[in-house]
Amino acid sequence: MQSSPTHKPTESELSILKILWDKGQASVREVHEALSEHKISGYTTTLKLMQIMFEKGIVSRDASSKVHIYRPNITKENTQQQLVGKMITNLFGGSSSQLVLQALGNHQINHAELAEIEALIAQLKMK
Amino acid sequence: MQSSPTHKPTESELSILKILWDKGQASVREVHEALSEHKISGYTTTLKLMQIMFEKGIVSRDASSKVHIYRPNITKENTQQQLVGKMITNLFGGSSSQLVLQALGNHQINHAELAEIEALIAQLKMK
DNA sequence: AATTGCTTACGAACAAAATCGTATTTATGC
DNA sequence: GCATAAATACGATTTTGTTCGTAAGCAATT
Repeated sequence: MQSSPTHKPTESELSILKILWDKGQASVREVHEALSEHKISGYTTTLKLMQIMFEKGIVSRDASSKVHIYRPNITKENTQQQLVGKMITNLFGGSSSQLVLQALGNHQINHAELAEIEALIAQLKMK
Repeated sequence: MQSSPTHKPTESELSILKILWDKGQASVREVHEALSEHKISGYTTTLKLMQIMFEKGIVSRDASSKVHIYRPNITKENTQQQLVGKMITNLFGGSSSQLVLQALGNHQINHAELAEIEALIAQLKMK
């Protein structure tokens, strides 16, 4: 287990990370464009946020050409794990099964997905 | 389905709500005491936070005696559902099964809990 | 080389949340 | 009724996050 030097990303940072995870890497312009589908704010706002994320070490960037290219420094999987863990601790009294039951009970899941989950459970039971 | 007039609680508000959910109701003093086990901050900070929560309508209070007694206005279940839903949307691309798989894979779950989850899945499959 | 159009840099304003200090209220025991 | 102890009320400050305006750099086109 590794210590996580990752500050918890803010909401805005998370939405930027999502785009970077999706694209692998991107310029501020690309991120801003993608962001604009859901949210309205100026270009320099996105720029500033990404600069701050760079200072925090959340992303790195290639500044060798005029248009800087940003890449995420933390993986989606790690972040998911971190945030899910926090939610389990904070909201479900440390019981991950409670979270699972809540997610299963209140949200749409199709049969194929249920089967996938069952398969994982079967595997876990063998240990 | 009910509309949720609930502002998303902040971190601090959530930690206070946890205590209120646990105790059912409590004075500022009791909440502060419980809070102090994990966090260090002054009594008036807790007081102020709870007053703000009251203004927001997150909690109600009985002010008939000197010591005001606070109660949560939103249920733990509703809040869990709301926050889990948000996490699914924001972090798992809307796929609740992805969240479930992540939770199952990375966190400790014993056999009894697994069985409970399996039972729910079986039930869901019948629909 | 000047104009244009994009880019980054950066300070500043704004907003929301958290923290605390001090004043005021209130119940209780003397 | 007064002092005391503990509670609330509330303004002020600090911190963190978000937003934007403006300046400055740079490359391509004229």
